[in-house]
Amino acid sequence: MNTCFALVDCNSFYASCERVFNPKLRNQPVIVLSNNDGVVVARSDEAKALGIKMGTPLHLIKELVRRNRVYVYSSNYALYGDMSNRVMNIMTTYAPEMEVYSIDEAFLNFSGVSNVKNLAHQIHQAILNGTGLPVCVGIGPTKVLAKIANAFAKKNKKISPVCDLSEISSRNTVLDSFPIEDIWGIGLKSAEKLKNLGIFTGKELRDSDTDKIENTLTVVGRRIVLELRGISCLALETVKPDKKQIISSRSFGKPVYALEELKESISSYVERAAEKLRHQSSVCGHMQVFVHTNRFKAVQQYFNTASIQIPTPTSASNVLVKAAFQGLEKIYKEGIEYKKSGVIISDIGPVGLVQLGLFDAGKSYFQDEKIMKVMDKINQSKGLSSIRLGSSGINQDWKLRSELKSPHYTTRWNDLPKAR
DNA sequence: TCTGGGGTCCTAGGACCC
DNA sequence: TCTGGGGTCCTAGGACCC
Repeated sequence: MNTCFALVDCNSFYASCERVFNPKLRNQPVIVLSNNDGVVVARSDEAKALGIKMGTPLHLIKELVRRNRVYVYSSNYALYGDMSNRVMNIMTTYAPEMEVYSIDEAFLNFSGVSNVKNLAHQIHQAILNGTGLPVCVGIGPTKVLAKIANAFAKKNKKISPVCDLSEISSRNTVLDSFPIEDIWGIGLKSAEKLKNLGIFTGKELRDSDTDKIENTLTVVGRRIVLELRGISCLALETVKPDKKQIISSRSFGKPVYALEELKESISSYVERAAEKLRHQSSVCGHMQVFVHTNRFKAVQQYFNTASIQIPTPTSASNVLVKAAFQGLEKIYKEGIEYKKSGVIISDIGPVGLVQLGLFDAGKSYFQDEKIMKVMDKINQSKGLSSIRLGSSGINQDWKLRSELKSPHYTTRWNDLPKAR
């Protein structure tokens, strides 16, 4: 049977989420900012039309924003995460196999479906009716082609939110005008290399010699060429594999100098990472702690990372915090203006395989485990970070800015929208 | 005042072993 | 006198994605 994938992707997801609960934003330019209210991470069509680019620092477009009355929001991940779940739930009712690819998009297995276009339109309508969010659907025999179809649908969504590239004839037209840098998996560097070879469009890449492309872009490039030809190399990943690495880091809302404040930040990041680790029933054997200065600021620069081996792999926050502090103390330098800190945990494995070290008091290991279970339970029912380690601090003055956040419409009773 | 955060995969090169 | 070569594992770094 021929493979067929559909890629369903929400349009301007974060901005659209804000719009669902705030009708005055309709047809208005809306942008959503990254953590710390730093750069633009989502834009409504109206904001795109004003020339606001992805990743632009807010302070560079202050005047443009004011002049055009652009609505500006801090990111509200509780809201977006919840809306994402709703969208995904609707999709599962239309396709037996789904890969949730990111917060706002999923691949569906359409192989064997008789009228793919019709089904795609149904999904589009169901999501719009069920959540108020607009989506576009791209269809193709491979994931790369489904991605391209989706991009094409987005560009022409006024005509139709669905683009079907199942037929080779339709592919020729679209690929001929499709720039290589917009192909999934081809980034800035790879595009540059391809252009040096005289390859500029999707069609030119598809018709290139695979060996030649592999020489320049490794096997990743070969796969893309094959996918463009309609030969499926990238399978649908229906079960989320366990994470192999968990990163938790943030920029500070104000300059930080003191070791004590860095410790608070690191402690709370470790808590967050450990929570994720426990959520997938894993333990970790390695951790990296890093700190660095603001590279855009004319201050003495300092970047450093400490690497810490965890003798008995664990997911206990208190144990990991202790280890992280040891690392932090090794790399901390006085008199530095720190901008960001973080932890990366790796060497992740299932909890059942832990070998207790010869000198481990097995007792404390199991005790920690019990305490963590209780903590997770409380945080789950009472809300994130209701209970946390004392080492994470109380005031957390270093915390990031988030001044323009919309209410938690769907996840907090007090923030429920009111109908008048 | 002011520039995000969290992931994956692939490769090259070093360490180590026999 | 002559000082190999192949395999594996690990890690850092690059590139990419949303």
